[in-house]
Amino acid sequence: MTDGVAERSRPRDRILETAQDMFHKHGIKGVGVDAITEAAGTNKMTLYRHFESKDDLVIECLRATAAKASRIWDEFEARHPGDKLAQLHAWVQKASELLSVDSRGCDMANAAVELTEADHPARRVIKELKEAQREKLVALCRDAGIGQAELLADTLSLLLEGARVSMQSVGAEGPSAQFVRMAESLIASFRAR
Amino acid sequence: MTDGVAERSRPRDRILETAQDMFHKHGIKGVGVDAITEAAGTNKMTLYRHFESKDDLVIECLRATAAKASRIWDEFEARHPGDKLAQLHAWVQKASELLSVDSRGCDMANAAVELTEADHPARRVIKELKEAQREKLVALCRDAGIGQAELLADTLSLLLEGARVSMQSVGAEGPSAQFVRMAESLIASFRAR
DNA sequence: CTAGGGTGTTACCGGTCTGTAACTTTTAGA
DNA sequence: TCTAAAAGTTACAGACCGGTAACACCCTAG
Repeated sequence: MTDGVAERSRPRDRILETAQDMFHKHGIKGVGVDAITEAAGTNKMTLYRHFESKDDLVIECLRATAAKASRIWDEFEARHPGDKLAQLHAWVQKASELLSVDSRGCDMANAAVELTEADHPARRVIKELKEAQREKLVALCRDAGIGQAELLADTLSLLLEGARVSMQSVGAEGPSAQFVRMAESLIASFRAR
Repeated sequence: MTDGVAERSRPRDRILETAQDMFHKHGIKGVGVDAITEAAGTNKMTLYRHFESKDDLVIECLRATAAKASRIWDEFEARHPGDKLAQLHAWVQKASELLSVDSRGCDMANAAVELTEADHPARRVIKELKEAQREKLVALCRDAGIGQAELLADTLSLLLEGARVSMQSVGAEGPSAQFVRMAESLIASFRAR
């Protein structure tokens, strides 16, 4: 029973990719290391040779997810070089695609919900990564010539965060279905000020 | 080691109240039935005489939480009888209080994040309760004389949902700090249309 | 006073979890 | 080809989990 993920790469990469996928689908506490290694076509000992602990694996998964997200921002720049406003619209578009394709929301937000201990090692990583994303969106809004860039960026952030969690409780036909309309009219109204 | 919750009520009530509190603070998968019954000053057998299973207890907790939230809506009506617009502002005010007092977000949304199995018995309850809350907010917006009541209600919903989950990943100084400003200017702009 | 329901106590079941030890097999590089 | 590192295998420890059985207790309604 070979698994679909990463047919023949190195065990560490397979584990990381499989863990990302399974944590995303079933939650962190909803999947054990045995299940991960089996799905990755390897075994528990190999996992613990590459990662100090399950928490360490979780952190590496979050970093990998953030790195993927970061690559999407590079796409925006590549597709609309210099045109920051077009990149902002691309961000909205990409966000809506995310909402229509996947219903399990943001891995970092979900992890923050699951890992309730205040001193959990993953929490500071989550905060760092989320703050970095915020900075990016603020910069994009500012460079797009919007006056209250921070406020627009934060509003868009909350809308998307809300949409991604709302999907998980009421589904895609709920409030999140209006995300694009909300975001675009927000941008328009901020530009008009 | 007596617990602070509900000194001497009936065991079922103590369990329900304690479970609500502990599920809220530590998550559903983060607390076991033994810990709940011990904190409630009773034992596991008594819990299972009143609740079919842990899942059943979770569902009852969610219903109880929703009932508490429902009582807040009665307060709005009592404090601003007939004045739906004032009640809408009161909703914003109450939401911001929630954000400043508690950093663990919405129990239903958190449960939806934690309970990933598509057929988990709690999921349909979560959906029902969330949809009922949505209906209430839509009705409030409509009765307050706002044209696109559904869109405003959904936007406010997503903003609050986003703020409550954002607090859990980046804290109260993040985007959620601007919630009131966002909500109020949204209401203003919808009223101006 | 007595009967019975609600409650408390203890022990247990089978399962799952993270993490490790000891050993064998495979793989890749010089 | 030889060697050394990486990976696989098996077994296990120790803890926790949800849930149940059997039995003792207490408190109140009749």
